[in-house]
Amino acid sequence: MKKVFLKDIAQNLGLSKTTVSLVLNDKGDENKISADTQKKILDFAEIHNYRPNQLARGLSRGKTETLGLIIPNISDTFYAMIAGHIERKAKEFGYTVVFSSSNEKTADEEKLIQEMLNRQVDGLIIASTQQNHKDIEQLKKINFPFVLIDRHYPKIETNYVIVDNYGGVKKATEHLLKLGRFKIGFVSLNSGLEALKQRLMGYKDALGKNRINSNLIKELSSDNFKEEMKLAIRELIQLHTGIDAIVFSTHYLTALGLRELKKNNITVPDDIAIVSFDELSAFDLVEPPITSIIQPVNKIGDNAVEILLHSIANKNSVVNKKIILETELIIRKSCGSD
Amino acid sequence: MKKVFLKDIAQNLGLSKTTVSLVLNDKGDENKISADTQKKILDFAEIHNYRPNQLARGLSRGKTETLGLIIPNISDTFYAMIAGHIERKAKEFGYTVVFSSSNEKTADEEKLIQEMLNRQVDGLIIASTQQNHKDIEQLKKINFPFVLIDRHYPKIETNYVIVDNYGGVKKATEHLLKLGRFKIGFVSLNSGLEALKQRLMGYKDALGKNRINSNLIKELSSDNFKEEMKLAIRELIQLHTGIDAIVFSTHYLTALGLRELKKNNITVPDDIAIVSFDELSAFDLVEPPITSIIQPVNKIGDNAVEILLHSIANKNSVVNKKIILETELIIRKSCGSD
DNA sequence: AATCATAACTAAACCGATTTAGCTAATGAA
DNA sequence: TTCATTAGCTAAATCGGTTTAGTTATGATT
Repeated sequence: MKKVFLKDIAQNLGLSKTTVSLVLNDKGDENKISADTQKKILDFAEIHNYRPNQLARGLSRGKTETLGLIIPNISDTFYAMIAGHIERKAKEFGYTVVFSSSNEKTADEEKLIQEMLNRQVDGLIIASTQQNHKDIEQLKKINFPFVLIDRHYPKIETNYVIVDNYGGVKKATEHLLKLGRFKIGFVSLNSGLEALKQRLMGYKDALGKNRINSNLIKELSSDNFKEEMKLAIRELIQLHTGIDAIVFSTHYLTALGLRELKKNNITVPDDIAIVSFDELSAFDLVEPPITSIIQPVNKIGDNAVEILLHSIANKNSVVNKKIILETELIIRKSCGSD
Repeated sequence: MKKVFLKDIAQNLGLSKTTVSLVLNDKGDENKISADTQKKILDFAEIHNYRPNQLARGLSRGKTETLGLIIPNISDTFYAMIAGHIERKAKEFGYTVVFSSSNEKTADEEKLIQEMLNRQVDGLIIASTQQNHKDIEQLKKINFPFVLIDRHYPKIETNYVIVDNYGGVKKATEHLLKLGRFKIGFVSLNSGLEALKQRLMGYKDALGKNRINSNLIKELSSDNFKEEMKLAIRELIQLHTGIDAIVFSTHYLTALGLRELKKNNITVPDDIAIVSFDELSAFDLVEPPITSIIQPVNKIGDNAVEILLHSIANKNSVVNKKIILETELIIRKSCGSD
């Protein structure tokens, strides 16, 4: 049972490749191929398990029905969830997803984008390192369909789907204030990501100028945050800071920070209340269950795919869609609200 | 700045496509292309940002440097981690990964395998639904390189990388026995997956014939386990069962089960100790921190890629590699050991 | 002067599909 | 009877590379 090609079908049935191709692509009727011939072709293909070579197909049609997805890290729950939704949505429209992780490295991201282009993906969904203006501009210049997710370039006009980082943290911080926590710390990364800047701003704006205390703001370095967290927590809980709450800017910092707090015998929420931006799937089981600002991963994925497919279909008319989704504050015991 | 093709380079430099292709594929020296010409070509390609079309390349070379990965669900932490490791390892060897989720549906898996073949991936890594003998046999018949991970077909000779499910659970159950817990329950799914059967066997063998009590074994249906968990936990904690420990056969069941136990005011581990096969990333923060049997995701990924690349390279000599990796028991408070 | 090697390069086939442009025979209308 | 139309099909170009099997010019060898 050797592999059967279009040519084989044509030869065996005494027809041309053209006819066979047309029929198999469901263009038989519009090309007036007789019902009889069509049936013969379809039957033969079925019986011999004909499977078109998608490379050849893609090459001649100039389309691959493939979307490229570039994310920082597929092992991160957040991106894994997004990838899952993107894949599901893409599949609905007959598209396959190729993914690659940039590991937050701009150089890797550059390479990946080029590779994806080489592979002739029809469009790209990118959660960028945000240090890659060059490629983003290039994609724009060659009018290549793409959507940024999670992170966007404020100074470049593109399609994007992000969440309201500012509003999310503001809401959460205000929640803490309402509960009488006024000395609120903020632990984040100094990666320079726009999203983190927004989260910091949300925190600051919620506090208001008078309450901001830069000693309570810790921005850890991305490469060494595990080590630095230990120090940061120790500094924050020094007696003289009087800290009574901490906002963590992302899920894994929360997990890390909570571990440190526990090691230092701090009781959450009695001594210090905590809020997490984004969550891990067991945050409701953690002691105490953690109040989290959660992101609508499904909407991010769905919107990204829809926008991308739309701009693939309408390559000529470039209209950039900008979507900012709301976050949701899930209130649990870590703020001591009950 | 329009796209530049091989032909363009050739024309602009007054050379043939052959020469250009050879040089760009680093075969200039062995084909005695002069250093001068080589430099010209490389420079031109560099300046004009030449990017070979991988479809064309793949079509004519019969290779795509792409691996297909089929898993039940990319959103599941466990598979996301594996995917991450597979991707990283594949990248080391210059391969890209295309993934697709089967959602545990055999029909979907069948379709995905065919699609991957159509796309001319060089090899497949599959975490199968285990109901797909047909395609696995077909892959063998056409001598297509593939590796099964996480789930294998005991009755079919293939490459595979799995973990010692039996041993993992046995070890964990014995740990509970050593701590004086004799009435141990087992909560799993009735999906028919070999791995789950093995886990059940590990549990039974650790207990020994005398202690097995089928009332303490709950196998929930895959479609409705969330609802059934409520009932299962309620049945297990009926006073007359005297249950003092539960082994959960997979991470999300543990999370679910623990929630139910808490709702029923059961104290873990005082009333009931628990052990989880596989974990979620915050299991050490959960109250109580959960003793877990963890799987070496990195080794699974690394081994799978290595074996696959090996069998791609040696298509002729088929030697099936079977790897069974050890699990590790991470002891935390949920067994009451401290 | 004839022969041979080698350096440096190329023409053309090929991978497996899609698609444009056009052909032939049969039918129907005038 | 003739011409136009249409049904039904096909030849060949094309997509953008790789690769096989040469070719040509030059210098060395006898």
